[in-house]
Amino acid sequence: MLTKHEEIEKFILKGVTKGKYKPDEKVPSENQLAESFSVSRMTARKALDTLVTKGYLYKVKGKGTYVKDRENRDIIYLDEMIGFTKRVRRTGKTPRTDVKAFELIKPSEDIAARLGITTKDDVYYIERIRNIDNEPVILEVTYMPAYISPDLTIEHVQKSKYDYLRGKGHRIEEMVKEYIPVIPESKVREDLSLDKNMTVFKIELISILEDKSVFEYTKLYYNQTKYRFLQITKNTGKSF
Amino acid sequence: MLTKHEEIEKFILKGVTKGKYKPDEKVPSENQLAESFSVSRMTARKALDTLVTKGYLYKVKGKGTYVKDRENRDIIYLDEMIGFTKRVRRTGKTPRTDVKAFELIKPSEDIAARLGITTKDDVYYIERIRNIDNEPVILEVTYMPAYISPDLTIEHVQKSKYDYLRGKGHRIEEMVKEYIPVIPESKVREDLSLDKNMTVFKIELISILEDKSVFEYTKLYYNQTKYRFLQITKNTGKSF
DNA sequence: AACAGAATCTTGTATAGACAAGTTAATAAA
DNA sequence: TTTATTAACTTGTCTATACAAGATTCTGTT
Repeated sequence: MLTKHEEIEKFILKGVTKGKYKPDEKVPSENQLAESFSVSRMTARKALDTLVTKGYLYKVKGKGTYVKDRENRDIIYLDEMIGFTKRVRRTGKTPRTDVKAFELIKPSEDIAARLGITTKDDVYYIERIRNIDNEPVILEVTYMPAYISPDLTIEHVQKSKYDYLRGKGHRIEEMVKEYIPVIPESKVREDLSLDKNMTVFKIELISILEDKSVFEYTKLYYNQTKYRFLQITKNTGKSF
Repeated sequence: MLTKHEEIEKFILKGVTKGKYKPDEKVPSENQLAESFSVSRMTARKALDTLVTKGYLYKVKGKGTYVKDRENRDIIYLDEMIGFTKRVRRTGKTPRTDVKAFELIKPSEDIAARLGITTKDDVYYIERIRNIDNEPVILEVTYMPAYISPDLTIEHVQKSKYDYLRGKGHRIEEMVKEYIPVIPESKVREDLSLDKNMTVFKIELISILEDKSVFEYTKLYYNQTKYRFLQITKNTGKSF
């Protein structure tokens, strides 16, 4: 037995998947749903809110509730080590990087531990927003020990961190990534202009150099309605 | 400027992260919060519901709201091809597999397309719940073309699909996986005894044999409060 | 025709209450 | 003492209302 808001949720979801409501088109307003289902506005609202959380709808205050465009998502291959710019260009779209922060700070205990340094060492704090066709899709928050990159400038960061690293004669030996679905805090939400309670795909990574020192600790927030994350594993004979 | 329910959310979250409320302990009830913050119960409730969605709390009807134990999560390495049973045993815990469904069905168009067969071909439909120490942690839904595995029995499925496959002289050549954070439908939620609106980590995979035929299409739902998903990438010299 | 203001939509937040249903603890009856 | 009942507490669903604030449309004035 479904509750009333589940009933409405099912109705709207059906309309979205069956194509009755098309991407970036409006679904019925909260008041319209309340009337046609003979429920209070709050009950209709709960149904829509759930579908926003699930990533099917988005709301615009004063305007209405719209269907999220889940088609045309770009694909990210987890094993492919390719930079953002190159990957976007490959799809024929236009990439842009906005550097939102570039500062020298003292790290917190947590950050220092991850970087293998002390809280008295200097750390670059870098925030970048990656855009595709002027739309923000990835927020990147990076901590880099300053002793490895003493002459790092904002110009380097506007381009590629890894190009800079190569220029210094360094080489990343290993990357450890963790994949975490999270509901982001308001800062992330604003930077990626996401709806409240929308799940994002967070990747936390640590890059390690040849001498086992940590080059960076980076948190990446992907707008998951813009991306699909694939992994192709070939059988090397070890298992299965 | 935070709203009232955000204020309460912040208060509780602080209590959880600072250790004021410990794993599997109760946080204040909705009515208690409503009174101490001078808000209505619904506002206090909204704060708790958000923290349930974010994976910090869980609710038990009639009892209360509790702190979710996020420590002691097992680690899954994305590149490691190891079976569930072996992986659990390695941690000293006890694995168990419950076969919830084992049927011969005709596939839907979508499933048939993924398996590279027609809707008239027979398909095994298999549902398994993987338990660690009697706690359900993974739900697995598998579709397998019957022509590849004509003599498959429930006994095979209670053990390992891949052992069976090896016994038939077959070999999985390639696996294509997609990683998707989703808020699960009620069936998944019940099987994994998850809270409403809790995000789960879904993995959709297709296993391909040497002759390019599709051996299986499987959907895996991981209780993400029980797992961490890591990937370690060594630099092979191709990129970075 | 152009502009300003009002009316009317929309979503966002919050209230105060009601009843259902599951759990626990206190109470009364055997 | 044991058992059965009741009361009190919890979360779950839902109502009807109010006001705020953003977006749009209509309307009357200039």
